Amino acid sequence: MTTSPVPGHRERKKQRTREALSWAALRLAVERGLGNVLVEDIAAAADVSPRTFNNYFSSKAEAIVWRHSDRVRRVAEELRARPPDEPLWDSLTAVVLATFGGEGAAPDAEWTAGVRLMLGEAELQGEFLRAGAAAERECAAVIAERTGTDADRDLYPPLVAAAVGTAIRVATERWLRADPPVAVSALLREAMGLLAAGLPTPR
Amino acid sequence: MTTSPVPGHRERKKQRTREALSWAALRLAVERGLGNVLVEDIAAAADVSPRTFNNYFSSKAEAIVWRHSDRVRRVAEELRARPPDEPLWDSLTAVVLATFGGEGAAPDAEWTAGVRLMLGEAELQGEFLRAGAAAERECAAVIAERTGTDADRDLYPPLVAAAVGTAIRVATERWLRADPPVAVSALLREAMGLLAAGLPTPR
DNA sequence: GAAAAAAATTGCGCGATAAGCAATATTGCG
DNA sequence: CGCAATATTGCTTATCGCGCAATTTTTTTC
Repeated sequence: MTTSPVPGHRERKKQRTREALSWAALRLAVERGLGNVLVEDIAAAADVSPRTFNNYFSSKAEAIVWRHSDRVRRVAEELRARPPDEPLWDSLTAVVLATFGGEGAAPDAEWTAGVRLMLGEAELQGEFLRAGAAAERECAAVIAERTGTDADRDLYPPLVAAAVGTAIRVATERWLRADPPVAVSALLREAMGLLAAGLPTPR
Repeated sequence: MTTSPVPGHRERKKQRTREALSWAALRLAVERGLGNVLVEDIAAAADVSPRTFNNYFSSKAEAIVWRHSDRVRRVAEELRARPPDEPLWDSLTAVVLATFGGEGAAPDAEWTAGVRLMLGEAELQGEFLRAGAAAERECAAVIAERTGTDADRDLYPPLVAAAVGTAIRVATERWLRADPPVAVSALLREAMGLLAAGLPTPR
């Protein structure tokens, strides 16, 4: 809790330029294609020097995926915020749906294209998956607390965290490919349900 | 079936240099640390020109992780080779144990250090995870065949494939951290069992 | 078995990147 | 207001990935 009470004016500014850089990186990559975007361009779009870009991100991929990283990073927090007496699987499903399950009326074409890009371009895939893996570690800790298990010694916490991450990923990929569009929330529910049921082989 | 009957002397040679490069890359990275290994060094160790390195691999990370990629790539094949009437989950467990479950008497310190490296260095993590994701796609196809589902339309095949990949990863990570060493096969069995049981919350 | 064809290796060079360092500008605090 | 902490920037360097064309090696064909 060393950085929570007041972000401070300075921190706010840093956060804003970070977001500007990440957003510019994603937008440009979607528009022109990843290969046609230079760090120079991203920096220019965010009104900072090229050198500054590398003060915030150590690679183009990291910048582009940052928004996603930021999103998944919060899953652990939201999980911690659920009522402690709620059954674990209910908490997990609720958090997953709240975080990734369809944003009401705005499917947000820009973001959709962004996710499609991250899953399509080889260089971004790795960074995308890393973001998930990092989030899993934090979730595992929360799950350990909730279930009275040990995140380091027991297999259960990291396995559940990883399985949930997997469900999100598979549902998202399927959603992007859905020819007659489907609600992502339905896919997420289905995936979570299958996991909780032990992935029984059909028929 | 255009490339199967006879690898051909040429293909064999290519495969050998590919392995030499990958092995050299991994060995050097383990010995000196990833940051202290130049493409030049790897090429020299494999007795080819630096330029040739990039004819085989498009990055250091790809070269280092290649052995792992190769290994997981075969999971789909081995799964296909199981008796078709065997229950799916039995097949999966058998294949996982056969491929990743302890190599008899040789824990192979070199390989262990390699995996530790891939999981530790940020640049390699992404490539490592990508390898798993690629393997999952192939496994999903086989699972679809086996269960009479559609790998594109149904959520089940990719979800099972991804979940198994997850089990392997979590078990492996846990195994590397095990202070009193544990048999990786035991961890794999436990992880697979938990998945098949629907990840029931303890107590 | 020698010449032609196909394919792989290599050298050269370019555009781009990520990071170290030191100077400068900005912001926060007393 | 002025000092101290921190962020931004320019410059420079080591490395990288790859396009291109020349050369060497392997395979095919006669």
